[in-house]
Amino acid sequence: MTAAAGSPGAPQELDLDEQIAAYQREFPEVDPQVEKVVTALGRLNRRMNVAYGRQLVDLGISNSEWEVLKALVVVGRPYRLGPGDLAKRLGLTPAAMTHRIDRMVAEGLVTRDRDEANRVRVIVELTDEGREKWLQTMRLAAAFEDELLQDLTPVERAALGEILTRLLRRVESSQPDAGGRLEDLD
Amino acid sequence: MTAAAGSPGAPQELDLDEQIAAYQREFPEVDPQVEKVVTALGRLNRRMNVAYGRQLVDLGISNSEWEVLKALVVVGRPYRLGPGDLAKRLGLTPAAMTHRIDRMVAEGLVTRDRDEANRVRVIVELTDEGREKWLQTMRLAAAFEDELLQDLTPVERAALGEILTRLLRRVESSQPDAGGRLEDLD
DNA sequence: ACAAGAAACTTTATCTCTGAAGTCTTCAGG
DNA sequence: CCTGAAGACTTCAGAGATAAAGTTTCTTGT
Repeated sequence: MTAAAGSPGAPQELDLDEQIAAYQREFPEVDPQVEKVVTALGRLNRRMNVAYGRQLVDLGISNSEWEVLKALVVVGRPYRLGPGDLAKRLGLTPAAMTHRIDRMVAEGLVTRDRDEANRVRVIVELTDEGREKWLQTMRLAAAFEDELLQDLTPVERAALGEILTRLLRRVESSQPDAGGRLEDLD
Repeated sequence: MTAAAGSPGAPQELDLDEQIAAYQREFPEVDPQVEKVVTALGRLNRRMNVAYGRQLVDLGISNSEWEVLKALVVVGRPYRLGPGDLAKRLGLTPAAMTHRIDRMVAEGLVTRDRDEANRVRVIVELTDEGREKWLQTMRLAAAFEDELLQDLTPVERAALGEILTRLLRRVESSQPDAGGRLEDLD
């Protein structure tokens, strides 16, 4: 196993500090402190989604379906929203919502009915089974999150929450949802 | 425009605190402080990706392509990596990398050649044009990031960086890349 | 009333990613 | 030297997303 030219043995993923160092080397104007925060945020998020994804597999639903469940639960009883509204909240096109709902109806997580008061509209409603699934995901997610933050002191947690909230307010105000959908990931 | 049954006028997206309140209502066991941190993290990330995405459109490349450029630049000169290695770093299947590289070669951002020392391997190398693109994206990204963090005092920035790093270390150690690819988004 | 116009979903075509199968190269024995 | 096994990439079929066009159902001006 000589590994002649290409790359040696274990190139996997760079350590955070190494990556910051690389950025400084390739783009000296960068502020390392800023870059560190931003990079850590991105990586953290990715890892968290991996963790959620694994738990969801165990429960037999996909990340996409989880998003829909969350949106419906958050609006509260009677857990109803239209496809267009859901699409907007999840940052998808209405077309994608149509298909997602198709699948979720087939699995019994939600129902889809025409709104008889205004037949242009459609109402997607969480079923008891869907709500139960959400509760299960919530229990797992909360356990993971508690573990993730266990190293932080209460003071640190509060500070972190406050700072993140402030950052969020800044982006949300400079990006007033204007365009409509929130593109990209989640 | 009376809006009879369904939903009133502007359901768009819930405010952060409202969403936390909704979680507490629907799942009382949840720790609001934890949930606030986690939710803010997720939203922040989404917004940042939206912002990056817009800048990338202006520069005429996609988010996917940007990821590849970043990976190549981070390894340093001569900016070379194999498709499999790239796939691992970006959390994609090798198949997806093949297609991505196809596109990027066609656009002149990278080259793809067989490694003559070990003809099983393929070498993807950044072109000057690709490097230039990366520099442009970096300038825009850095400007956005500086603006995002402008409200924070130097002390806060340092604290934020330190805390996030700590969290990241925790997840990365409990998720040792083991399975191989890092599923999901980015 | 009636026709033009707007709204809210759905359908269709195309693109990108995943998972599995396939191809080509290198290495280790016999 | 030849054969089997392993490794690295590519190809192929299927799932899910986007964009644009299409349907159906209100709404509004005359």
